[in-house]
Amino acid sequence: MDRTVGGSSGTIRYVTSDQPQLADCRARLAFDLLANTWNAVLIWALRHGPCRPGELRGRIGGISPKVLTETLRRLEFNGLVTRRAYVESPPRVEYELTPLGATLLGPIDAFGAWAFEHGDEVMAAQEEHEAP
Amino acid sequence: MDRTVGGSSGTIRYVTSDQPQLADCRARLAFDLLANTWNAVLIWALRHGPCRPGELRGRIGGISPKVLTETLRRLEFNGLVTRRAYVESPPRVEYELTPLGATLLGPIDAFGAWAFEHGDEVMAAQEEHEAP
DNA sequence: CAGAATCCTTTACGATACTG
DNA sequence: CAGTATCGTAAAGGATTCTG
Repeated sequence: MDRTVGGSSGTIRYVTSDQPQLADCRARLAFDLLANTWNAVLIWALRHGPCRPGELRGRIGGISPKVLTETLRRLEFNGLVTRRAYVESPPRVEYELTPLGATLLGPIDAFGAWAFEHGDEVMAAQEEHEAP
Repeated sequence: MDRTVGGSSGTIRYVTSDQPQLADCRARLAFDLLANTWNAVLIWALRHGPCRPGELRGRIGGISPKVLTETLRRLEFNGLVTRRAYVESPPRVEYELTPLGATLLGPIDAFGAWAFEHGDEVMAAQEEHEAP
């Protein structure tokens, strides 16, 4: 197997243009971390402490086992999550936010709060553009 | 043309599972808005006021004209940005954050600040996992 | 200059089945 | 139960060219 870990919010690729601007700015790093469907959702789902994959799937809903593993591996790769495997049968695994990962909860919460406050407006705008 | 506006952070699709959890939670709406490479970057790039596409491309760097247009259209569709076209030659167009879009600047700033503070740690983790 | 039209490559994500 | 292996689809994003 190839174990590709690049791509979506795996390795951050800085676009190297001639002029130094937002492209290679630090902010891009954070944006790239969220630039996929599940990264933020999983961090959010782990906010209360260690959690097993099955439990995560139950909490989140709509994520396939494959994508769940991929995403958790990405987060681990970026130092946001740790994986702990207990040698038992049936197997037991727990994922947990690292201290670094936990620091992301603040900004993520900000978005949660934003959605709670402004979600209606976004949906209204969408419907407006669908039925003009 | 088909003018597809669904997909990445266009229309928010709520995963309808049996149990109501994070999947159909409001937070997903905000996460989906950021779940692509350029949405957040563009909002960020528009934070100081109206801006023309060419200027945006210059500020951001590494975005193709096609993707720039697509992304701005998505933001417009979601009510976060307005497009104003002046009837002139050569053509002039300006994009501007809506009041709603501007409310996203707070959360986005939070991520910018986070990146400024913790970006090194992420990059360190990445390198560590690349060269063990 | 804005942006539409094409073409192309990558990959994210899903469904499913299988292994230890 | 955790995770991998496959297969398949959709779409994101890039490069390029063309037009008003």
